[in-house]
Amino acid sequence: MPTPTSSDRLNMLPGHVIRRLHQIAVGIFHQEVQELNLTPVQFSVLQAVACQPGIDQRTLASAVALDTSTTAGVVDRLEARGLMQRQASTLDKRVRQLTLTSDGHELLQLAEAPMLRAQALMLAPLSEAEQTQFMYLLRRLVNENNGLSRAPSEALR
Amino acid sequence: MPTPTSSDRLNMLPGHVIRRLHQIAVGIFHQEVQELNLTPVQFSVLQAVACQPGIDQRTLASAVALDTSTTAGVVDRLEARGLMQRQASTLDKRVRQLTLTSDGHELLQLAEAPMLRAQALMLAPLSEAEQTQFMYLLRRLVNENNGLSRAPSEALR
DNA sequence: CCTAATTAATCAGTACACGGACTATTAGTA
DNA sequence: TACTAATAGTCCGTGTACTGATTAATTAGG
Repeated sequence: MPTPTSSDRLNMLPGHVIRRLHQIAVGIFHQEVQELNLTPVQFSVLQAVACQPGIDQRTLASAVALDTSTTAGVVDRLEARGLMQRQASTLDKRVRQLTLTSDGHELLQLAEAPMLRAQALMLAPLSEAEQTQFMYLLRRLVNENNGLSRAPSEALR
Repeated sequence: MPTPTSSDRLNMLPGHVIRRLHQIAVGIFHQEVQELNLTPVQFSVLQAVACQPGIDQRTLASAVALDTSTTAGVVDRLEARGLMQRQASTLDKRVRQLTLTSDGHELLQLAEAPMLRAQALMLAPLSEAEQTQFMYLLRRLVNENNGLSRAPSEALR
C-alpha cells in the first residue's frame, strides 16, 4: 500500500476540489467563448443588466453574488469596451444606473451559444441522472451556506 | 407564474453555481482559520512542501494545481513571513528547492484542526450519504476534466 | 429642520489566477 | 564540441475577489 502523496491528501478536502472545479470551469468557458473576449463574470453581469435595465450597482452585485468593489471593476471594463453605460439617477444622485449599449446586447446574444456549450462540457463526464443529482446537491450547498459567503446573494424582489 | 429573475437564470448555470460554492468555501476557511492568517492556497502549499521537503516549484505547482507564476507569488509571501525557505539546488542551478522552517511546521500543525472544521462546515447542509455522493461526483468531474484546466494537476510519482 | 445614521459608490491594499515574454541553465545532438 | 531544444524560474499585464476606509448623498429621529 503506497503512502498517500500530498495530492492524494488535498483531494480529500472539499475546499481544494471545489477550487479545482472552479478553475476547470473558467478554463472551459474561456476555451468556448474566447473569440468574444468575455470572462464568466463579465457574461453574468451583462446578462443581469440585460434582464433589469437601469439596475444600480449594489443590486447588481447581489444578483451576481459579487462584492460591490469587484462589481465596480467589472463594470469599469465593460464600460471601457463600450458594452455598457453608467447614468447618474435623477431621483438619487448617489446611484448610477446601468444599461447595455447596442454593442452590449449584440455581444451577449453572440455569447449565448458558446456559453451553453461550455456549461454542457463541464458536466459532460457525468450521466444525465448524475448531472441532475450533482446540480441539486451543488445548489443546496450554495443556498444553505449562502450566509457564510463574503458576498451573499440576495433574492431579488 | 413569475418571470425568472437574472439570479434564477444564473443559478441554472453550473459555472456560476460552482463559482458561488468556491466563494463560500473560501469564506468559511477564513472564518475558521482567520487567527492564523492563512489562505486556503497557502495552506495547500505548506502541506505539500511538508510532505515532500526539497520539492521544486514546478512540481509543487502541479501538486497543488496552480500556475507556476501564481505559485511563485504564494511562495514569496510564505517566505517573507519566515514560514518557508528557497535554496538553490547544487545539482541544477535553475532549481530552487523548498522546505518549511520550524515556524512553518508549527503553523501548519496549528492550522490542521480549524482547517478540518472548515471542510466539515462546507458540507454540513448535506446528510452523510449525500456528502459522500457529492464528493464522488465532484472528484469525477475534476479528474475527467483535468486536461481542460489551465493548470492541470499531474499525478506525482 | 437639523443632526446622526445609513447608504451608493469609489479607492487603496492584499491575494489568487492566468497567459506570454524573458533569462539562465541544462541536456541532446550533429 | 558547438548548436539547439527544453526546462526552471521570474516578470509584466489583466482580471477576479475581498476588507476596510473614505466621500457624497439621502433618510430618520429628535
